[in-house]
Amino acid sequence: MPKPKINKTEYTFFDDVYDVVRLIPNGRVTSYGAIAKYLGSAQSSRLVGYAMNASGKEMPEVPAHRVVNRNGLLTGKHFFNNENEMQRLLELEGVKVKEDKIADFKLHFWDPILELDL
DNA sequence: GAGGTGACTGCGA
DNA sequence: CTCGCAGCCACCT
Repeated sequence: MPKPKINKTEYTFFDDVYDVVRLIPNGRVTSYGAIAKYLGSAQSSRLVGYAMNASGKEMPEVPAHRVVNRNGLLTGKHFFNNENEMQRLLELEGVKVKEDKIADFKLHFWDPILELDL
């Protein structure tokens, strides 16, 4: 019997991360640091990655494959059901992946700070 | 309640 | 150029 788990803070950093990730347009990618900075915690980029760890059980599904590290490296591909799943999803959206890295990362980069213009 | 963890980042050697 | 180290903070055990 799953517990409600509502006793935790009504608002969490994770939820904010998921929200931003879900705003990433199709065929675009961003970095953990960009999201962290957008949330006002540029130094907490780790939390973003940590949040993605739990994104798999989040609903609706969070396009975690659109989030990579600052180098455009698919650091989280190992966390998907299949390693190739992350790359496949990206290529499916028109993002070319080379050696587990996003080709023309800058070109596909989506900065929430610029796009959402906080 | 305390301790450990991590899908990161930036800077120094 | 590559490699290593420290900071950072919410979540989990």
